[in-house]
Amino acid sequence: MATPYNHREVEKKWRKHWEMHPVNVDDGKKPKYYCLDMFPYPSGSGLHVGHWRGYVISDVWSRYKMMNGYYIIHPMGWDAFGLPAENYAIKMGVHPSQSTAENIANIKKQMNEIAAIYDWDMEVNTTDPNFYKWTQWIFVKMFKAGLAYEKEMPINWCPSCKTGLANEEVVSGSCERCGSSVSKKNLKQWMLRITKYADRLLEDLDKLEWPEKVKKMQAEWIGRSYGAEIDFCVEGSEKTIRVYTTRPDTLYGATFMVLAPEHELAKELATKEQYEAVEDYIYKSSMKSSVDRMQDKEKTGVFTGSYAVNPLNQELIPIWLSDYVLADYGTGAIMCVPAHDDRDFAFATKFNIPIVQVISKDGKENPDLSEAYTEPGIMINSGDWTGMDSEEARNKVPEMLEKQGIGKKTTNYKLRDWVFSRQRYWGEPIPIIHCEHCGAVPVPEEELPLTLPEVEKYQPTGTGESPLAEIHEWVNTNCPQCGAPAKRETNTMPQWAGSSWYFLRYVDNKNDKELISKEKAKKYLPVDMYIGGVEHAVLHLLYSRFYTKFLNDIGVIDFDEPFVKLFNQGMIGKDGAKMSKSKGNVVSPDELVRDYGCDALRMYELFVGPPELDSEWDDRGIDGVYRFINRFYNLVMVNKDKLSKETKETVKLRNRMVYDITSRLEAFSLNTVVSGFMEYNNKMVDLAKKQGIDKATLETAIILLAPFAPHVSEELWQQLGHETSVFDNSWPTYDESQLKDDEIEIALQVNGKTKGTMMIEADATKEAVIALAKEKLADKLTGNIIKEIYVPGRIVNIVAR
RNA sequence: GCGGAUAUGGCGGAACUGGCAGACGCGCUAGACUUAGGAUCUAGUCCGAGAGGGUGCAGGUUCGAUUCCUGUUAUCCGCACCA
Repeated sequence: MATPYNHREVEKKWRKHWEMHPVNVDDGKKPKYYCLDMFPYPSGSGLHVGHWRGYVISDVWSRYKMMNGYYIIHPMGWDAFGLPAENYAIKMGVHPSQSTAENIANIKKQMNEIAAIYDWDMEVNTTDPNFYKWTQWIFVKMFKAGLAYEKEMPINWCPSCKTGLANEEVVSGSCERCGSSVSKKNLKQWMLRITKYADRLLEDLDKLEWPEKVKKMQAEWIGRSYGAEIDFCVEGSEKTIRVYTTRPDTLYGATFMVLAPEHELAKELATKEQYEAVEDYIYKSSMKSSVDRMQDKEKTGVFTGSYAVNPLNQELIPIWLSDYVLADYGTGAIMCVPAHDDRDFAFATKFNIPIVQVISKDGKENPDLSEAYTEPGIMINSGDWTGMDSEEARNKVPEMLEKQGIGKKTTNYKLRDWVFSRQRYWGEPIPIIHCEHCGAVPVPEEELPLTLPEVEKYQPTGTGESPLAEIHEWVNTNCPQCGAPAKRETNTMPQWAGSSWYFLRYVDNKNDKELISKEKAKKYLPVDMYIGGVEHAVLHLLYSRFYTKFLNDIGVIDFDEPFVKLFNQGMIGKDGAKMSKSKGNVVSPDELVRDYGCDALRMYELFVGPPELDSEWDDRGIDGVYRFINRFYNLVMVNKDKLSKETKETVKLRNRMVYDITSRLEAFSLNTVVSGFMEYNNKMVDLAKKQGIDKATLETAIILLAPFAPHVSEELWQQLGHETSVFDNSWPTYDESQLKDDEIEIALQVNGKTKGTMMIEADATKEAVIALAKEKLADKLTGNIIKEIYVPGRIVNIVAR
């Protein structure tokens, strides 16, 4: 018996060695492969085994690619500005710069325990002025390009975080961060015109090798729809109301109209009799929280007393107000066709408004319409269009309206411009100076970075102003354009500002002349594989695509999609819940590394389940991979001095092992790669006992294992007498002809029920196999044989009756 | 409400284009070695004594279904009046 594997000593030894002799080096000749992790925000609670999982997946993939001849860009950094970091600092009663630095130091230490091939020379930190100089520079460029603008409008306001939020940060009416119910607040805000990129952001999704789920979420978030705007005259008035509809074909069936309560004409349209009711309704809906407004499915509304004229048949239709119409989508007003829209149907039913059918499946009116008919069909009750296909009408109507000057074809999006300012301290200052004469003037590019001033009191004010507003010596400055006294913008950028482009900076993180040099951008980017959780499906991932497209437009980079491939790893939970400090179910990797070793934890992180699915953590399971590592270590150590020659069996086993491990790895089925190692280890142990094992087989196993368990692999490689690193090997290949056996076992079935097995020659003919099968099955066959089926290498099935 | 994912032993999970369901591991049982064992090794482990039955449930296609089709239930995720 050999001495048992001592993971502590061995891992320490190789950690030290790799520091002096890195395994991933750029020789200028190898092609690059950029494998990126979503960088963490430096949380105070450190990493748990769930974080580890993603980092292990990316490191295994990186090392595998490295052994396939690539130079790997595998950097790590810190998303250190923003609410979580600031809230943590407030809780701890320290300055965010201090807690951030401490947390980074702590997490970095934990990260080193993963033994990933991170290149710390590339490290970035979004709170470093040399980094956020470029975050601000991008903002200035966007301002100059007309993509950043100021606007006063009701925005999403989180009363607990005391700041405005982007639409993307509001989840079902609540703050994405803290879960508080979001209200509306009128604030002057900096906005980014992401809507200008809506079409490209939508259409370029096709280019990406991303999970369909994420692409779909982005497409739905952008929410493009085609339709028409149509003008309706108001009876007895000069006013017209413009509505947006995706179903202009149903115009003949419009029997009423609804405006959002916030519509600018809402009050004006109220007649004397209805005025009080209208005012009351408007007030009540303004008091409703966005959550209530979303959850109230029961339709409410009020009649204004006014009528609009249907432009096609000149019929008068009542104008109502209802909060099921959104003020900020389309024109804030809709024409309602109860016969062909579920919501209109519900409203009309409740308020006794006539329902006129204009489309039906068979061209006949449905005598008892119990729900809206929303499918295409044949036009009825529609004047000249009667009998026409509704899809055809849908296209033709807008053209006709356009000719008459009462409407036009339009496209609408659910995507809104990005509310970009935050009333908080811990963020990049927005580099704008407000001048009485010149308006908003950007800080000159050569004066960037505009550093965040040190302050004593950085807590949010809640007034809608940033804490920076209190620092008068910082706020008061001169206009860069005319020199007159002027004031700095005091809002800061959202957390997403730095993370929208950080991946560009890693490869040129010390460049003080450019965000990234042209050469390096060309050489190292874009990102080939991006690995992280699915929680950023529309936030970070949409913003990054937007930034990338903008930087492409202004010539900084020559590609317009940042991440070629995306992989979302599943979450690790414990006791049926997401790991969190408050639930007390956090499993720390630190003790596991100490007790079982880094290699064992790496492999167990993969072994818990398919990488793309959520998994439940069970501490006990790690014993399995720990035992495997010890057994494999023993196998090599026991046999290394008594190696035997290759045999038919070992050659077969070796080739199969390479084939199996490689194909599972390529399929990203990392959990089955680990079980594959265990299977082949068991087979090697058996074989070694029976007939001995050869050097090449052991070496191949060690090389295959290296990306997963780098320390023990490196150690065993050395134990077999090598002086170079195991990672200097290229990935093993296999010989196709060695994958097949001469003799194979097949299953025997009668009427589809398995009755046993038999051995046959691999190249036996169907006739021979069936003859043999009948012989074997003789006592089980009754009745007439109807059919004989032979699936080569699999089964024989005799159908008898 | 709409859309998507998932459902397999006591547990985590395998099963390629339909072809021996339960690989691999945890746990458990028995044994060996031990002063001892929560170390290690060996054997066993879907249910059932057996015929046989088994992949959430009910059907269907097929010689044959975890895999394909129809319906249905549960859990999770996303969207949520976008006209």
